[in-house]
Amino acid sequence: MDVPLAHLDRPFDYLVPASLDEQAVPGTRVKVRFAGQLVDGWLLERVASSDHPRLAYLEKVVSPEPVLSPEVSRLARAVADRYAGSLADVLRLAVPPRHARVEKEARPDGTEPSTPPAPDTPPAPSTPPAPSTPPAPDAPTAPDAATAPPAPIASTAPESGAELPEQRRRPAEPGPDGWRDYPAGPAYLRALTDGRAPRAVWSALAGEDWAVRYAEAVAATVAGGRGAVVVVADNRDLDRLDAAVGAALGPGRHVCLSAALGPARRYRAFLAARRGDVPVVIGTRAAMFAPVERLGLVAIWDDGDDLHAEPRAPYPHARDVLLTRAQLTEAGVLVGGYARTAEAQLLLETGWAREVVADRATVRTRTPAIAPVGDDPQLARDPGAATARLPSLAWTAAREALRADLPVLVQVPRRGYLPSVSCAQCRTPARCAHCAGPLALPSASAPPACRWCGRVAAAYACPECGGRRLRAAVTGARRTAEELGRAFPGVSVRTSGRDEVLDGVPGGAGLVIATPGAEPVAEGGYGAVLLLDSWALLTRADLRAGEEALRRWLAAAALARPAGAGGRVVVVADGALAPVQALLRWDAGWFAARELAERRELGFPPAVRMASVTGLPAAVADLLDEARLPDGAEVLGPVPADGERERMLVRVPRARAAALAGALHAAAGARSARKAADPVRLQVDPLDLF
DNA sequence: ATAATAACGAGA
DNA sequence: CTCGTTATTATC
Repeated sequence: MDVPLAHLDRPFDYLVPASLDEQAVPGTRVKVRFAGQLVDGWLLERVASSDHPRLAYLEKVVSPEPVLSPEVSRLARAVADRYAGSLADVLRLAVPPRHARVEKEARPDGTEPSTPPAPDTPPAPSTPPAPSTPPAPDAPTAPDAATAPPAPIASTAPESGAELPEQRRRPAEPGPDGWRDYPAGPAYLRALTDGRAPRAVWSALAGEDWAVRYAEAVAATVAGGRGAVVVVADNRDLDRLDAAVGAALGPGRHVCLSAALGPARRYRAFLAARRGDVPVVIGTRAAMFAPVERLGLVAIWDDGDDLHAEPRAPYPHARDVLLTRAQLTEAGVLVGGYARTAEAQLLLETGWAREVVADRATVRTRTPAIAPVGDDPQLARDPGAATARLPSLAWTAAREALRADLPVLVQVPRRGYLPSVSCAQCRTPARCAHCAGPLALPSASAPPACRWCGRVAAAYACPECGGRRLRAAVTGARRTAEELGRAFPGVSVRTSGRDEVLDGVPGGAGLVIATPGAEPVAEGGYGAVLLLDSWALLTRADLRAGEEALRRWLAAAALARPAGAGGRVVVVADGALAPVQALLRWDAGWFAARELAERRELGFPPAVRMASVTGLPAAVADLLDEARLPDGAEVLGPVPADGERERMLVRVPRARAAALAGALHAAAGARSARKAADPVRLQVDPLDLF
């Protein structure tokens, strides 16, 4: 039933009139009389009988096209359960709006769905009614995978680290060469082709052509007679993947699916997948629910990008939807990036997925020379440099690269990050002693207060160094571009940012100023990459500040030439900080393990499951009052949200995650049943916790 | 929204 | 105790 009310989030049974018997197949959109009015609905299943005493008849089958596949139907229910949401909400995300003209377009085999003239007998009560599947409660979702059997990547004999690059390039066995840089890679592809369900967390080498590697994994899956779904963060990544997959599979074997296509093209791509015309769907998060037959691989690139989080209720994250999907369909998994999220690390540490990484020797040959330079304004500035923003080492690296006729990339963070509060002396982020939430300064004079539980930390002392003074970081970044242009007169300067994103730049000398995520690829690689104003990234009031900083640095640094070919990276940040250390060593796994350990200690996701409840104070209190929260649930807050609204956080151990979502959804149902006026927003695993 | 059903209260 | 009226709640 396509109604937003939480207490109606269950199947309803209807009789199918004989006249609709042919068309009324599972997966079709239907219209039914409900509470006196016509509402849209989904035909989930046809069964022979119903417990309900007095059934109404199906009013209409909107279209005979069974747009909702059984697999996606089950997936949507599992996602709704995981995120304390309604099936209808998930289906709105999973099935694009119908486009009648596109639906009528000739199908490849020329068959138009026809409705044979059904004998219009008055529908007898014995006509098969259509009760739908009872919801399967607490289906284990992938990340809660304590119960999931590990599906090991086929065993690999680690290949000799002494192999020379020349030997590695030679295809000693069938399969794409690129994966041979990762000892477990070839076996992983083989498992995909063999119809198994290998699950990999992949850490890409610097300079790696990730799109081609993904295309190879997709091709390996297709070679074994199965399909694949690949999700990337934005359309720039999608274009790149599109080209690579097209080259690997040949024409007409895949479609792109993204919201940017517009309704008609989006529905056309969706139908091509649903009808089985293509085995592969790639796209942005709109593609995470794409119906693909005999799914053999779900893949996501750069799962730390916040674009993977769906902004519409129930706010599912593409990574978690895909992992749930893999779990339900026994498909293989590829979670890859230059960086690694704590969530991906958890998959490894629970044994749910296996690591695909290069050995250290290979990492060293591929990585540019990376050096930190302190960002203390008093130190490390070159008084002679044309810009005060550019430490001398960075300036030197840029100048030398330009002199060698190589392009230089400068990454500057966007402005607008909420600064959090850190120790003025040692810069350790200030945390609440009670719940470890972030401290903030409500005003210049007021004492710091926790953004989660609201407690005031009157006499704050830094646990690291005992310092009592706090500082907030504010960085203006845009000016850097102009300053750099002046610093290197005569050199072409391009910018790539929110308004205009460059895909690539030529190989010669030139300056490219880019915001994170908009860095163009340079032909042959950059001679130097400068990562500026890291302070703004690292002091963001965000649980993931360190992870996010490293993710952006690695993405930019990956575009530099290897050290052996003159590639250099200068990061303006304290070399002792963990994200900086991870960058210097090109070791995303080390950082992710550290990050996950820290979150375990502090009780942060993904080590625990969190949910937020947002709304007017009375409504939030009402919902939490109604909810039968599982044992061990910890309620934090309230903290002010926007306007009159406030936000509470509920924290439970991962083992209680399903119970928490169930309790919150049930409470929302109880409220909607009694027509509680003020809405509350439920978010499970919200990306921003502060 | 609206129809059922439960709850309630006044008058016989 | 019954009937008529009004809250409540489920909606196939």
